[in-house]
Amino acid sequence: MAKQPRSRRERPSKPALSREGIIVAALALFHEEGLAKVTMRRVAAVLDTGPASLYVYISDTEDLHAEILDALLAGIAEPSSPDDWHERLKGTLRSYMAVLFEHPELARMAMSTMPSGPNYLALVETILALLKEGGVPDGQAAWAVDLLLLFATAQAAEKAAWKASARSPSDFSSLAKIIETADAETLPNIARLGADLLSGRGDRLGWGFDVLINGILETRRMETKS
Amino acid sequence: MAKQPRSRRERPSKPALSREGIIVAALALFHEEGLAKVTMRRVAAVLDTGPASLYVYISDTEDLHAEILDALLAGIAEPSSPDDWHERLKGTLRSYMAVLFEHPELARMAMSTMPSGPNYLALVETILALLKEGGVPDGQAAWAVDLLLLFATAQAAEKAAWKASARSPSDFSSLAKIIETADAETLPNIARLGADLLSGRGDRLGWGFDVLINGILETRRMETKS
DNA sequence: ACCTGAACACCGTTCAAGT
DNA sequence: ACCTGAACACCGTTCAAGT
Repeated sequence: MAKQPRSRRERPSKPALSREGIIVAALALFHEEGLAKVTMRRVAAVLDTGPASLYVYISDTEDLHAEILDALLAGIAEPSSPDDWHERLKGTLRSYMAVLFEHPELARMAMSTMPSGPNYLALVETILALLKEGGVPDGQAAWAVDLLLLFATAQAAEKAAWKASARSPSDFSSLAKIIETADAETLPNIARLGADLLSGRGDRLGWGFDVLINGILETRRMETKS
Repeated sequence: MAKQPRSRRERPSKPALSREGIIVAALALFHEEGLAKVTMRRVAAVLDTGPASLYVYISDTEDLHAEILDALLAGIAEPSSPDDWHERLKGTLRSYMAVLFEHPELARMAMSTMPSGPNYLALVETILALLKEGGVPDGQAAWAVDLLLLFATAQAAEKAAWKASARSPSDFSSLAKIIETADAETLPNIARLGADLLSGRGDRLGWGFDVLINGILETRRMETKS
């Protein structure tokens, strides 16, 4: 059982560490096992070193995760298809959401880690350009990007929860039961609307985008008189 | 060093476990040390037992956290002050957000744990009543509650991030730097708007609510022609 | 049925020491 | 400067065994 002094290059010379290398390893891990497994320890193990070594290049676990999101955002391009800027904007948002939808855990993360990677910035730029095309004044546009991206991200994070969670079926049906059983005395409006509160009949997401866009077009920035 | 057989009632008879008792203990821990410390192990320790014992009453760590949010939501009442339903709705949403703002970690949690506690339900009921008062058709109202609460929660979760995180100052200023340094060639719109993208000058939150409310009032549910 | 000790399988981050 | 082993201080959840 004497410990074999492992030959100096069991793997063809361990490549030097670098931020990029770490991110590549993290990305691979992410695609194979999901965000939950992208931990400092696991990434370090893949790179055949200890977790402490990563801290030279990565400040945080969050830092690592944010880098993964930005990498996935590379696929988003401005749709040039319809002439209507309104529809093109919705298309852009939907394609951003598609990424988050495919990887629900990232939506949660994006909710709390103000992204600032190059691909995210490109997305912001695209949206600003579309708003400008739609004649939205600059002051409003600046706030509107935020609102639109917040909505898209939050919507994805919400769906993410009840898709990924094992408790979801019971959660959802128990919620449905609560709503259907809602006491008409104390919760008349919930009782009246019933299942409609939960249903996604119709294009609920599209309606949400329309609400936002219509609202943005018609709400002056400084008119707050309250 | 013989182990003293501890007298049978060192504490005046350990109270029997119960879901309520566990939640009370969790709530105390939450107020003293924050959500991060509300773990199965810590709560069990407070109750002078092992973590395994809690699983008879609590299904999950998430279950525990959701219960904490609902407890905090007890304080939200419908404001009866202004006659304008529009303003009353904004007031209700702001008071919901105030809770999340005070306890930022909970906003993140609410993002991914579809709440269904009695106090949350009461909040939904209040909002539905206000929308009805405002003449919003039922079909739209059902979706609108969701949209409004999603926005409020997401907004709180977002602020939560850069308030709670130690990295926030560097994060924020680095983002600001990126935006100010934005290449006018590749990111013309970001470069043009600059600091306006980040600034909260003016009532940004209020503007968001107005956008939503205006949009809700003007966007028919089935008009999606795309 | 309820409760528990102990174990399984992990975490993030820091630090002193090496190269 | 960069890299590392080892340690510190934790986690959630399950399971076999007890009462």
